Amino acid sequence: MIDSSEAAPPPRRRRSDARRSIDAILNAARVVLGERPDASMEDVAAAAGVTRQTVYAHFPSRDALVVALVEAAASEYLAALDTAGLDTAPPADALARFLDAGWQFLRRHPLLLNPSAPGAPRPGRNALSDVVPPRLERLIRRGQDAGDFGASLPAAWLADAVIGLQQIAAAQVAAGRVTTREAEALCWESTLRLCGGEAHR
Amino acid sequence: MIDSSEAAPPPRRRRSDARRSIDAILNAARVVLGERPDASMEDVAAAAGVTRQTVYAHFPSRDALVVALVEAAASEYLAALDTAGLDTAPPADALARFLDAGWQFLRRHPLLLNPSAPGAPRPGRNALSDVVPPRLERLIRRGQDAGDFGASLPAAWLADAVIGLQQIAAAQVAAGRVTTREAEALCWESTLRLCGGEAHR
DNA sequence: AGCCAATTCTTACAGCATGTCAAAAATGAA
DNA sequence: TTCATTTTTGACATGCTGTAAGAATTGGCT
Repeated sequence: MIDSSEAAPPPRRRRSDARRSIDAILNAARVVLGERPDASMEDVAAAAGVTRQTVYAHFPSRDALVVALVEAAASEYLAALDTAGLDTAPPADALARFLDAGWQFLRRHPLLLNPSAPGAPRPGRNALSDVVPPRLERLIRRGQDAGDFGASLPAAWLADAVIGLQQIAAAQVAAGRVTTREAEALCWESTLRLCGGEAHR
Repeated sequence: MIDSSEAAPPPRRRRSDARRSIDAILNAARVVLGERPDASMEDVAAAAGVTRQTVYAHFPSRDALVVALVEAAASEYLAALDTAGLDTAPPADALARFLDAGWQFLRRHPLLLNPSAPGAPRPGRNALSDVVPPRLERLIRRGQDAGDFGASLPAAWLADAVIGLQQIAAAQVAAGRVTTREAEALCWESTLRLCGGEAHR
């Protein structure tokens, strides 16, 4: 029985200019859609130094482009998380490293904070929500088992809550209500409270 | 010097059928855009039993319609909060009532959980974010002054965090990961932890 | 260098949603 | 009944998405 649902097509060998175009398009989409989520395909193509049809040659639809963008972002995110050693550091440290990776990620991918207009990832399923929360969940569960975090709340919920809290904090920065530094501090303190780590002192 | 920026135009007397149309349109927009935020003006008009041009007769643009929708929602929200007696009940009770009002509001206005596609309120400024958080902030500040809540985090941040947390919990329900009942419990417990209310026992 | 296939560009087209306009038809209020 | 308001009908311009075909360019390979 073959996997008929989402079989990964054999990644055919592309020519160098094609790879260059794809890179330029994804990068332009990251920047342009990050600033203006309702930008047109023409805008993205222009920013990539390419024609609109070239974009369609690699991404069959606008949605497909955004999906690819989110998948690329998820890959970067995962790579950063892999480097952070979340499974070996003490839970509280690992939590701090997770948040650090998140801040860097959000600075590079403001698109995910701009859920307006066409060009935003569907909230339901995307590469990010499939792959990032489980990492944090595992980390939190480890902390709960070790007694560093409280265990009265399910780790899965805490993971989503912490990630959401960081996005809220980032939105506060984007709205100019607090500085980046303040947002990081508020987010960290709040996360500790949520997870029940070292209540005071 | 007259207020030239956002002077409220004198609400002229409309005919009964006009008021009926406006109501039908806003209601249809609430339902249709709540289910499918990318629905067309035609769809909204049809659901309201009205022609597309009639919609434009009352709302000059799609954005204007959404803004009016959010403003109407904010009015309802505020009315519910006014009825809840947030300023007189004990802080913890008042906090619970605030969240209750939020759950009812989110059930009636799922649009605000669907920040995708055109038809979502701009994250920056809308009637909701202007008027709801201050209410919660005042309530939290009162709880901090009374010693019911911890005071190490600013009330303004806690207010936004609590509201955001409830939206995250609602999104979990919409995603089918938890039931409504579970989400409410998780949100309440997390909110208490965030605000530092009765840590345990 | 020269060939070939892949890639890009140009031009063109169809479809759909938004927004605007004008005139006819219907309707509420007096 | 009369009259202004409102709704409807039909039409139009615009912008973005997505598709298509042929010409021009370019990278890889011998």
